[in-house]
Amino acid sequence: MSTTSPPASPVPSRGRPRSAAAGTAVIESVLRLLEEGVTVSELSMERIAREAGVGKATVYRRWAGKEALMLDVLRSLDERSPELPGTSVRDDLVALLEFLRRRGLAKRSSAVMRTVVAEVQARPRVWKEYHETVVSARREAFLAVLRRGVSTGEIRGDADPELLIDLFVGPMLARVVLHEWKELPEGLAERIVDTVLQGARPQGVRPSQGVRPVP
Amino acid sequence: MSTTSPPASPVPSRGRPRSAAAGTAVIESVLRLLEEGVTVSELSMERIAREAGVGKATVYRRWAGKEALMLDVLRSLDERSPELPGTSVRDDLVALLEFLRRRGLAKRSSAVMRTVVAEVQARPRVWKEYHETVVSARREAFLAVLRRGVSTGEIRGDADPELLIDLFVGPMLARVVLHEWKELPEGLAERIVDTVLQGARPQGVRPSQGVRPVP
DNA sequence: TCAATACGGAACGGGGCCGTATCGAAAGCG
DNA sequence: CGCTTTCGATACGGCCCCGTTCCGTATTGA
Repeated sequence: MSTTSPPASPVPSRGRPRSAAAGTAVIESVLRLLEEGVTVSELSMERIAREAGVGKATVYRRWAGKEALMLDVLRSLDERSPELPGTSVRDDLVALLEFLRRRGLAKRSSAVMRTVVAEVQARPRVWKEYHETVVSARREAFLAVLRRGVSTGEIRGDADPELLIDLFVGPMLARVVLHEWKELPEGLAERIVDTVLQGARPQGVRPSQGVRPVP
Repeated sequence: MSTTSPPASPVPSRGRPRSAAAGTAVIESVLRLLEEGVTVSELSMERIAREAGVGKATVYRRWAGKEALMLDVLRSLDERSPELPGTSVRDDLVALLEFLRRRGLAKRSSAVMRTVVAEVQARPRVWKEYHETVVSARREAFLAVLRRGVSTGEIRGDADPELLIDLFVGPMLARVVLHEWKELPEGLAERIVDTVLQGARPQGVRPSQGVRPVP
């Protein structure tokens, strides 16, 4: 997560400069509250200011309203993709998923995801920001690895890359979203990657009924 | 979805009986509002009653508060698992996923899932109800099919069944949660099942590097 | 017929939040 | 040093919601 966030308002050069600490405290408070399970709708500007130890006017001086503030909160979550070992497609996939696992373990990011997800229908701009900040970059990283895998022969060329991404990401998502109390155990990344690569069917077996090739 | 919901309050046998229509209208309104993207926190009892065309007292006569009402709303979502063809494990899995796909397409259920997911941290009882009403039964159905598959040799015996379930369910979940605008296209169920069964690796190929067997 | 309970509607006092304004103090610049 | 702007704090009018209570009316069992 980047430590600073854009002031998002014009800053005159005259007079007392704005306190960076105040702005940070606000964003940090929002994240902490979300982490504690507070819904975005339950987050009032008053409460945010109160918890941040900041005057309400200070908040409104930087952000036009709650939506603008939330946008900056999401932008503050920007995190780079991990470095890939490059030894094999399998190892790169494991690295990507392991990164995701550690993020998913962080209550902060899973809480933010949960609350943002709920706002999808009502606040398209918030959702768009989250998608561009968090989701898209991750997908691109996976896609690049998969494309390389196809060209090196490590990945089937006739499989839908989008579907494969969802196959890799889906299990951790399912556990965070549907079984939040469960942890994402160490070694889960490897198990997902190896299972997807290898398939659920016994090796070398061609079952007689009901099986069609992937188109 | 079951059409009726428990009154959740003692009903005296004397006097005018409670109108079933009123109670239904309330639950129906909550579902419709959730469908429109309203967060649970944004749902006020007043608004619910107003939209249901019902006196506020009528709502409070049946439910002690919003949480109790939400619990009954979730209970109203109870839906049976589909009948399984039984021709093969593959076809049974496709049937389960196809059922899920149709549900996911229904804005109602995905909207409810989204909003409920956001309440996880703050309202454990609501989450528990949703999990028992929706999630657990689905998991059991998958588990039964997978166990049968292991015994018939259609599914690897050394794979973690819980992980396999998440592999089957995860992709649709990912699309509904992370890419809500995308539809769940026809044929997705088959593609997921076949890809998971077959694996992402080219058939018959034993890559030289980085691949370890699933433990 | 009558007592009991339901209905939709309206009102109650209490509380929180919104977005703005104003305060005295603080912190920069020239 | 003044001038400007921000700081945290407090207060404002207006709005919505909570949970309860009271209407006048409707619908049941005794």
